Amino acid sequence: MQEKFYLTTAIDYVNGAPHIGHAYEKILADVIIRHKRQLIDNAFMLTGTDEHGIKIQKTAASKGITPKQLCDENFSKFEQAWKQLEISYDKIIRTTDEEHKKAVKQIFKKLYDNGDIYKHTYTGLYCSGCESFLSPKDLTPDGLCPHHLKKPEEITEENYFFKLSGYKDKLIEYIKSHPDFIVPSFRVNEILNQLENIEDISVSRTKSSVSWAISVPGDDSQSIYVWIDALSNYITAIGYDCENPSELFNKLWPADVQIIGKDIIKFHSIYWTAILMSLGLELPKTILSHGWITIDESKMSKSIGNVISPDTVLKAFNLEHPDAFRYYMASSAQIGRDGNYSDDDFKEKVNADLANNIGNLLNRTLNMLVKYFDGEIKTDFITGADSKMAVLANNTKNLVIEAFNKYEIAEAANYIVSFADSVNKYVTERAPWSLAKEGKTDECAEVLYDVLEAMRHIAVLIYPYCPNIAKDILYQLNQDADFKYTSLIWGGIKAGKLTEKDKIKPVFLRLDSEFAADKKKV
RNA sequence: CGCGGGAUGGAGCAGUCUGGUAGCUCGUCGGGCUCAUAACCCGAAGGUCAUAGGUUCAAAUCCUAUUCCCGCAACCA
Repeated sequence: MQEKFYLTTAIDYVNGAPHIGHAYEKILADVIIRHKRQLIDNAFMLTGTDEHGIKIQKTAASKGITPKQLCDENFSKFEQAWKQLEISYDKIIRTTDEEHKKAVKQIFKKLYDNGDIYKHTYTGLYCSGCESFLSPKDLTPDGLCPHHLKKPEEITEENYFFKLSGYKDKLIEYIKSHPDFIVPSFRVNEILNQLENIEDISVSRTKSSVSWAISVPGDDSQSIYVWIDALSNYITAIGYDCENPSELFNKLWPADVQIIGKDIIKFHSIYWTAILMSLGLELPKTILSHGWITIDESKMSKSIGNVISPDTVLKAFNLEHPDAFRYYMASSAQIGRDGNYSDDDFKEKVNADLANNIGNLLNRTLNMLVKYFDGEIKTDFITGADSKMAVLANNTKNLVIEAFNKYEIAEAANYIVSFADSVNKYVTERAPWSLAKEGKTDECAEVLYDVLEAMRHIAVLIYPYCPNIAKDILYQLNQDADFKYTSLIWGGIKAGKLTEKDKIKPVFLRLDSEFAADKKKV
């Protein structure tokens, strides 16, 4: 068994409020880390916010507040959203944290001392509207900036550059020899293509153009640009220090998986990887890139006005916990491909899987246990590990672990739901209500025990997606809230009083059901 | 000819590598059950597997051409 697991997410740019796309990534990350914690003790999840740069400087100025105030304001929105979604990160880093800034300077200096950062004067076409340099191929046929339709000026600026070109061959070699490095694999070719034409990247801006940034050590006229500032968070957050790294760093690095959006694969698989090589650090095992969430099949964008926040969804359906939303986000799209959000899909998916399939299964079984056995399990009800359900439960557990190892989060959820599906069929097949009527009490009891144990397994397996529902299932089964995989041994439910009529209630109500509607009125 | 992915019943997808009765989820319709959250179970309808050729005893699957969609190349999570 692995002894540690270190997961990172992209850090979010706090120029605005979190939306469903930010939430998607954090949910995927949280589902993975919760699963790992079921297996090992030392699983660590890092998330954070990216807080420097010209855009924040500008937005703050337009609001008449300081950049720091803007960051604080938006940071707390992200923090709040993650709390609402029950994202169980171990640490949230802000790039404005003092320790981070200090470590970034140190990293910059080390790269410089290694000879990988050099000063270079270059001349480019600068658009004052974009506040950035444009490449000639970006321009309109008339030579204008496509966004501002202004003629860019030719400007000469002196900046620091990182010698990315020097790592080209090593990067190609590494990517080719490590098939698990870039997931999904269909991105590998894209990256290799990009590497063919790789050039050195500028890693600083003049202080006069970007002041809201970390200064280049020993050169206050220059600000460290996003690459070294933001990407370094993955190591600074856990105490990286060039001379004397923390115990935590030594324990956790290299990262086991770094989860990012498909837009920033290049920066992680090329820029970040090269920086790590220069620092002489090990490389992350996997860079996992996910797709976008579209809304009703169209891209989320401010101009279309279809940007929705996770809070909107939770409120719209009057959800008391985030489980349904988490489940939908994590299970409806394959990682790497774009997913879609629509109210109808959401309702359909969670009703089918969480209410009809899993929730109802628990409900019908507990009711029978009360009706036929006064809610009590007797010793001779308990079935062995050779029972059909026990075997199926064990197979499902193995499939789920395998799927998670390949970061196939949606598939893992499917295995769990299919298991519940089989259990529902089993109930119909054995018809415990008929057995009870025919006086076949023992057989009836065994069937119910099989189903209840299956339910206990389902609770543990579904926990990473739906922690609240999982807890409720175990509660109604009168079991301790133990979600470790070590608890997945057949026979966990012992003899004794399990439940009574008043304790039984649906763990997840169908959305738009009469019940749910009643609840809304309260 | 820049590189790559895709086109499968109403919707979303698997199957294509290793040719051989076209499968899953949701929806629709019919039936069953009555323990349960209008739930659960069974069955049915619905597809010439983008188009046109080719290879083969046999093609969704292999080959060629064409059409359409998408990703990357470009600091959108």
